[in-house]
Amino acid sequence: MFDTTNYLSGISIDSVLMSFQNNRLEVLLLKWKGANIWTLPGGFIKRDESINSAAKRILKERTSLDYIFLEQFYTFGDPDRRNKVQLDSLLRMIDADENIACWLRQPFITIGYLSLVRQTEIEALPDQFSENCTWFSIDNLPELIFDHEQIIGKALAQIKLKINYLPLGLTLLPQNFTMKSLQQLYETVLGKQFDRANFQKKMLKLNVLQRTGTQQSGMSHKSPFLYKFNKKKYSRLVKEGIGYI
Amino acid sequence: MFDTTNYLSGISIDSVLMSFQNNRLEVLLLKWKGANIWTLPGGFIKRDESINSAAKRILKERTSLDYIFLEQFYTFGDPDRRNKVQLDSLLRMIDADENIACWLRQPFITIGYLSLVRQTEIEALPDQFSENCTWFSIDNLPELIFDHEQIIGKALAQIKLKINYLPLGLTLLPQNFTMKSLQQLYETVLGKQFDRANFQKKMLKLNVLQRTGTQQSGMSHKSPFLYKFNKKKYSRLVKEGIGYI
DNA sequence: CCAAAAGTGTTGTAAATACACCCATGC
DNA sequence: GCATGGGTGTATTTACAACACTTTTGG
Repeated sequence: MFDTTNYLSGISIDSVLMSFQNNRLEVLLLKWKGANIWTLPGGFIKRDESINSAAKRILKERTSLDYIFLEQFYTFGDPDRRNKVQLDSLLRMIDADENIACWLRQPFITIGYLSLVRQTEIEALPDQFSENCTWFSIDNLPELIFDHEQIIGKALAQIKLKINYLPLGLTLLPQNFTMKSLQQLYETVLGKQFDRANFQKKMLKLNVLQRTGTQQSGMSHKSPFLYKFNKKKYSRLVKEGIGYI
Repeated sequence: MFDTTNYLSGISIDSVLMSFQNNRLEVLLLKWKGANIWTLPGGFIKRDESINSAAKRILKERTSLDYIFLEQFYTFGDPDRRNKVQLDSLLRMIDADENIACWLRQPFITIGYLSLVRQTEIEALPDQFSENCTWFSIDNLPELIFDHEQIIGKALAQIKLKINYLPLGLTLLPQNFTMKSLQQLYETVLGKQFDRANFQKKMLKLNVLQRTGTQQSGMSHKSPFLYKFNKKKYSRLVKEGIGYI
């Protein structure tokens, strides 16, 4: 059972797990027990852990992943970010113990974390408050609790802002990928098109990609090369800023 | 007197007030009463206000400034970010009421805010815990409490990261300034030199500067032009990213 | 006249862009 | 053969960096 005294009160963590599937950015959402409303995976901070390790722990509980890209991006602290009527009805749904309910009714600020992941590597599990979890395209989100839609929006803005300092390719694409899919990733994130030939030349010039073979597509055209990242070179590049897109 | 029940517990705000003086970046620090140790201006969040307005209010209490550049940049939540021995000795210095002392001894996370200001427009005031305040060059800081040096470091990193999205010139330089001082600002922040002629050409091409006359320098050389920003054009540019430095 | 620093111009190189061409594949 | 999409080459334009030249000012 959840013992509130082990945790910092008034502070939560919400994580935006972002993936790239079917040429779309998708986020993982949990369906609240008994209600047709969704939430970001989140949790609370133990008294003796840092917020960063709390975020890591929470994510591991949901995804079993140990080493993933995870980064704090913003703290949300509007006093009415959690609609009281909605909160009450949600607490009723889960039949919350009065002690816990009272604890949850305090004002809460939440620290937003961004995680970049591959769906294929994750078997996501619901938590104590939710009954299942699914990936949603970010431009087709269901009804979300509280300010969680705003949190996703801010996460997306952060990705665009830090795009030259994020290992998008390494975290979001499969190990082996085509140049086209890399291009589509950047086109989707930035919402603009690139010239195919020039994109390829830029990427190869960065000197972080290596060919691993060709994709047997069965399509009526030349089969494209597959690439993978040279991880060392790529992380060094990302640290200094790709500065190329 | 400070009534702890009005405030969220376990959460504070610390602001890095950054200015540009004598070709150096300087931050405002407050000297703790009776101790030779300094802190960032900070405060706590009232139960009914957002963290952003709390940051604004706290800054106004210190500087009397109403409209200034203020932006959240990171939340610090290491459980041992506040050294207990140091905290106790600091509480003794200010003769803290036992109620307040107890409240302050809880684990605290702090939300870091960055503010870009002109020293000339500010008459900074110490708060209830401090006896005076001064500007310090960021590469010559005094002893700081807790993790405040780390907070300043992160603020600086944030400035470098977002440099194309921050109105550095408008917030840090006097209304009328020379091209040289604008260049020195960017050189100081980024820690690298630019070619004088090329810098001037780039800046003028951005189409956000207008000449307002010349500086009567009394120096034995040509007197430089003075410039000011076209604020509308400049804010539009900053929003999209200057992308030019 | 000279030194110092500001303003402007020139030139060579590098990068970004647009687009053309060829290649492999399945029908 | 042809449509489709992948890979590569080229020409043009644009940007960048280095540096030279000119101007103003005080001594």
